[in-house]
Amino acid sequence: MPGGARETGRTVTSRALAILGAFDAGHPRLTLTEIAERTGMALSTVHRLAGELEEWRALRRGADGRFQIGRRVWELGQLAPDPLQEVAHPWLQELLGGTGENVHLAVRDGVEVLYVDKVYGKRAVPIVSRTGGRLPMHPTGVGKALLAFEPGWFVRSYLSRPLERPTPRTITEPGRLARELAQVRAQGYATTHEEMTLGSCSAAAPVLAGDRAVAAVGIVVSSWRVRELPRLIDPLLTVAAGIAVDYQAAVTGHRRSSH
Amino acid sequence: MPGGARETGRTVTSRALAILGAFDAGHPRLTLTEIAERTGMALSTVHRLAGELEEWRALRRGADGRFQIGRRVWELGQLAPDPLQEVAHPWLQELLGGTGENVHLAVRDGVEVLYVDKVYGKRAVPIVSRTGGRLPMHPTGVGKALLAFEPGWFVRSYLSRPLERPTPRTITEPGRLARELAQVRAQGYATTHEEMTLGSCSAAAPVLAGDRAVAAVGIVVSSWRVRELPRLIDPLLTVAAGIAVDYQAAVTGHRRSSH
DNA sequence: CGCTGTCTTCCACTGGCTGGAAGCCAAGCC
DNA sequence: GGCTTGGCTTCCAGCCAGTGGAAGACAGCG
Repeated sequence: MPGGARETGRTVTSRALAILGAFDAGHPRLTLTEIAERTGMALSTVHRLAGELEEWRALRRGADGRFQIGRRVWELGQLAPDPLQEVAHPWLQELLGGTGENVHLAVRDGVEVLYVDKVYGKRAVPIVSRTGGRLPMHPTGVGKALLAFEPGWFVRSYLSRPLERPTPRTITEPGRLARELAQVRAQGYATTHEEMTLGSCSAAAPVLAGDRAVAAVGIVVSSWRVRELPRLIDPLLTVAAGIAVDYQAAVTGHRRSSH
Repeated sequence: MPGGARETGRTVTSRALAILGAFDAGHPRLTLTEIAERTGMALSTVHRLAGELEEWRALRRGADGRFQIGRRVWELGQLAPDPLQEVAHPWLQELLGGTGENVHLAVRDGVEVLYVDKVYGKRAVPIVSRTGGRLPMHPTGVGKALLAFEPGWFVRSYLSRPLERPTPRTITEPGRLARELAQVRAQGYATTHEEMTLGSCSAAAPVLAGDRAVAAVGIVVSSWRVRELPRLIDPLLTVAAGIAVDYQAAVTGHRRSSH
């Protein structure tokens, strides 16, 4: 009975979006069959919809037949308005200029940090964060800086879950983490020591709007240069404060035009 | 006759994509009615589809009811693989470090340049290029650098159209432009003098892979500092060459993993 | 209060969507 | 060569999700 076994209750749009959603940082390239598996849709359905998405350049098909996200999606995504990233970028440059290390900007999204910008020079060590990438909050500098300025109920809820442990040095004990967050709040910045990646340390400062952190600036250095970290704190705090001021001005100042 | 006047021949997917496609650099925020007008679809149809897109966070609805591209699209777009941008970024930093001016990377897309990366410090003058933005080729430095290394038939076809003229200094005469492209090819870089924006000059160099330009690096300075431009040529060429080498290594070297 | 522009909800009709099945094609194996 | 496997493409009968006109809700304004 062709077509008779249609799974009801799913819209066409949701299916098309499900195909796009099948791609993530861990699966940036997928075969038709893989997409069908990941979405639970029939192969022929995926074939037709993916073909349409490809035609619109939302997907691109490589020589090996695998699909990947197309440039048009990237282009569209650049229209997602983010006044924060815009005002922060030159400040990140400033910070990079003095150090040559990785500098990045992140916001909280759910219980993870989402990296919205990253600048790096040729001398910088490779790090795991990636623009558009996500990481848990407790092992990252920006994550701790953000978490420290979240309301109590959020922090308690965060700490009540079992916490990932990417390295042996990751702090996962709720009590110890809570004490550290209090310290972050008191001193205005957070540090990490190989808690996300062995070989890398970091410092991060929140971008405050009132008593809430709207973002965090982080800087990463390799572990053997951990002694230089203290000297980076002052510039880091200056930059975070500068972004906060510019951001306030940007959101309260001019209205974004619609045309 | 409800539903009877359905416009045939359009798939649901194409309608959903049309809604996304209604947003562009000139129209980043749209009301429901505007989307309906721009796509030629019925208001109620747009209402339902846009609602679904919003639920998936492909769209975001502001307090004023206007829609805009959602963060999820931005995030997805970051998965669009671009080894070029990745290897080029630290080189752009290098160039910015020495100058403090706007530095950007562009590729050709159709008959336009598409800006794929841009770095700028706090001292840089505001310029029209925008990551994800497009501009015509003949009035921009990166555009001329790219056009000069296109095959003859492409250049002839480009020159045979009527060319936009954003400023009085834009070169639109086919003959003069062709001569300039020959010079660009000979000297290995292009310059502009207020051809896109009054008050800004630029220099740009192609990133060559064999005899084809896969991208171009550009640097923009304000007109009153045009005398400094010649001193930027050497660093610019160095960076363009460096990107070319790293890019070759990246595409021929390691295969991108699928998992 | 009526007018206007924008958005939301409703619903009868129907054509685009679905997914099983069969066919295609290249690679690997005997 | 023949057979098998895996991934992709095409086909099509049946039917339900999608459509869009219409009516209603809502806010702003003079």
